[in-house]
Amino acid sequence: MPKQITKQSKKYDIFFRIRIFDDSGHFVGKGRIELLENIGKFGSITRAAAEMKMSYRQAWQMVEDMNEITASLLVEKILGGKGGGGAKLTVKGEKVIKVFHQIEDDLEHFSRQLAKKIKF
Amino acid sequence: MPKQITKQSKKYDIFFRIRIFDDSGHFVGKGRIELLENIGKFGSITRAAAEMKMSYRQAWQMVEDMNEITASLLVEKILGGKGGGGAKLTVKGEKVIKVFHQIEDDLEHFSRQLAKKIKF
DNA sequence: CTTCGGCATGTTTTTTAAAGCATATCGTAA
DNA sequence: TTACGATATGCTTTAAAAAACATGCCGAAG
Repeated sequence: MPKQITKQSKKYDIFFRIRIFDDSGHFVGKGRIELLENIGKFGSITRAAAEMKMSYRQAWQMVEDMNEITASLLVEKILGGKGGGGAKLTVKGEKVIKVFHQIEDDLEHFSRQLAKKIKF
Repeated sequence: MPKQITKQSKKYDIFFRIRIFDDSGHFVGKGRIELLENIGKFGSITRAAAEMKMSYRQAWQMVEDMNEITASLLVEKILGGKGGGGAKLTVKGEKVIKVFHQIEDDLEHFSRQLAKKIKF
């Protein structure tokens, strides 16, 4: 008995992008989380923005917005001082990053299962 | 004994947007599926586009792209004729719409569960 | 009490995506 | 065989988003 020949059907991938909103419209998404990570890494909004080829203005505005997503700040600003100042992630900031990635990963895993079964 | 008072933590929502890609970069997303639905509803790319306040040009280009996502067309064009022509969904087109919505719904359900547990 | 470099913020410029315009083509029903 | 309205497609214009620019502020360290 010949092996069952099943015409191999086309493969598809699911791409998704998530945003987590609070009830006032403030949110975090992939780009913003990346910004947070870079602020943590470089200790400065200016440098983080430069590194990501993003304008400082936009980066700063994103931080302003994100800082309201929880009761306490995600990013703490440091004004003045020898180096002119800087910015650093708070513990809450780190938490938000971790939770975001966890959710992204869970969804990624789930959507991968769904993608396998796509049959148009 | 007093009831345990748990400080009600802030609620968050997860919004997502998916796109289904084939290996050549052709894809369908929310907007394109909506366009397909309207083409099915109105029998014309022109009317579907107008209804969605989308330029005919863009709608037409989307259809061109989507028509290559499966071996057979999703939208069939009708040239000439009394009304000047039109367009109609193929069976495959209907299928793509159905599958897309199913996947969206599954992800929506899953992400809703995740959102419940968000605790920054 | 001056210096330094990042924060803060309004204003202008550039970029880029979408919309809009113009015109040719098509084929059936009248 | 002519008229009609939708498809087809290049070219121009507009509009929205991002970047760039300019300028003042801040405060610890030297």
